[in-house]
Amino acid sequence: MAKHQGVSLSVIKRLPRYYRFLGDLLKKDVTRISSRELAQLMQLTASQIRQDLNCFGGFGQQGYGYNVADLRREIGSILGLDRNIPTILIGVGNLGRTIARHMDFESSGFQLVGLFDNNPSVIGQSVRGLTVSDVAQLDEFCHARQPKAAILCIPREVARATAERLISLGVTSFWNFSHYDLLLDFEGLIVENVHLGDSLMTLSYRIHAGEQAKENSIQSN
Amino acid sequence: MAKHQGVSLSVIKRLPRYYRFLGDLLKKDVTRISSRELAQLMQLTASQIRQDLNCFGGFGQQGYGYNVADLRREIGSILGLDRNIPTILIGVGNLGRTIARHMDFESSGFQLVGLFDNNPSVIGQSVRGLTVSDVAQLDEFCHARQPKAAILCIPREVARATAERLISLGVTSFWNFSHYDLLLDFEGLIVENVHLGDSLMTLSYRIHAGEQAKENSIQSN
DNA sequence: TAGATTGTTAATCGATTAACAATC
DNA sequence: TAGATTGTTAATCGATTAACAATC
Repeated sequence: MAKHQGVSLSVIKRLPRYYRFLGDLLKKDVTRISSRELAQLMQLTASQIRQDLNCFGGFGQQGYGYNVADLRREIGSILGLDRNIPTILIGVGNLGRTIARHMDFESSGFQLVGLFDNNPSVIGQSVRGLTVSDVAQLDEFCHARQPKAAILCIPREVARATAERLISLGVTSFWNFSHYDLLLDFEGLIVENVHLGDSLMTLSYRIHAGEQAKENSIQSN
Repeated sequence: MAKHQGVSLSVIKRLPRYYRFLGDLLKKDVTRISSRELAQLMQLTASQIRQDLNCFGGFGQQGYGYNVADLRREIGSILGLDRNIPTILIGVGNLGRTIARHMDFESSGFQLVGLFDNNPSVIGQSVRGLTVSDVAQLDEFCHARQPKAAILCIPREVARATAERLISLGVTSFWNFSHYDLLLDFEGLIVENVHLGDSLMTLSYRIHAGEQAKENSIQSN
């Protein structure tokens, strides 16, 4: 415990993937696995897996490998999935509604406690058992319920102002879908930007590059 | 041109972000920008920006900087945004419908040409001007329209089999939302996995780690 | 010309991989 | 004990940063 301090972001970004693969193994009733086997499965090196896991502690056993269930539980605990961070979602349009319905917040360490929008035709609707409130009620709600995290599914134009308002209401973490890079300098502020558009453009590049490589290889014959 | 061969993935992943920031500058009628100014804006180093851009060619001018409009156009062209890769989407549930409606395919190098589902209550619906077809018609459709890319918004259990079927029908690129890591070894296959759940878990970790760091710093006082 | 800023090379830093002693 | 596989250190690789000559 407490070994995980200053672990590099690249390692952290791999943890959920380990967690998923271990979950799959568990479903297949695999009880133990070696770093070599897991590496083959995940297309990583065994060294990297052992290195990654040892950032947090010695979860394996020499000569045996790793116990799948134990390792998964440990990683889940490191990720903090066993908590219920009170979380609100702002912007219940297409995307916001889908995120609210689709994500498994409970098993990811979050609890969705409020939905907000400024569109009168959306306010009052029920999504995932929550009634959409007017953003005008945000101050009141935050004082009462103290949400720590907010999911932003709002237009880019209002992202910054909304984030600043939420920060002033005690929200410290953002899951940001707003096509705008929240680069705010607040002590302790945590932002995960999700840029689906960037991902799509990267795919475009790679298709493009792949075709060029093919052309080049044909030319070089 | 054709300078971009074997450019590292980390550089490529930054290109869409450059593209977005340059778009913002353009809207503000900024015509020129130096690497130093852009670095400050994007929270990068000027060195990195110059290094990144020089993977593809000398877009700047000594003593002047970069022309915003020109640079943006160049990056768009490198990303291949000026194309129309025929693309289909499989799985028009909550997520699939939102992706179909929400993404700006046209300005990302793609053209959405077909939607497919196996749910009778969804088949026949119209989304983004396209009628949802039965997945049973996939073979026929692919032979006729030759889609090159597919967006997978299907349950993880059927992801692999569906991908293999699509590959056999000539689809070579996947934008995969299915919570399953497509790790297939086909020559020229390109996959972008989007794991929203991983992103959420990473946020959970960072909140957790941030709190621990705070506790530690209090202890150390 | 002088000032500014790029393109590019060299230095540094960090992350991945390899190797192996420790140990189950 | 012998075999297997970890935890951990050392070597390698790649990416970022710094520096500066080239040049607008």
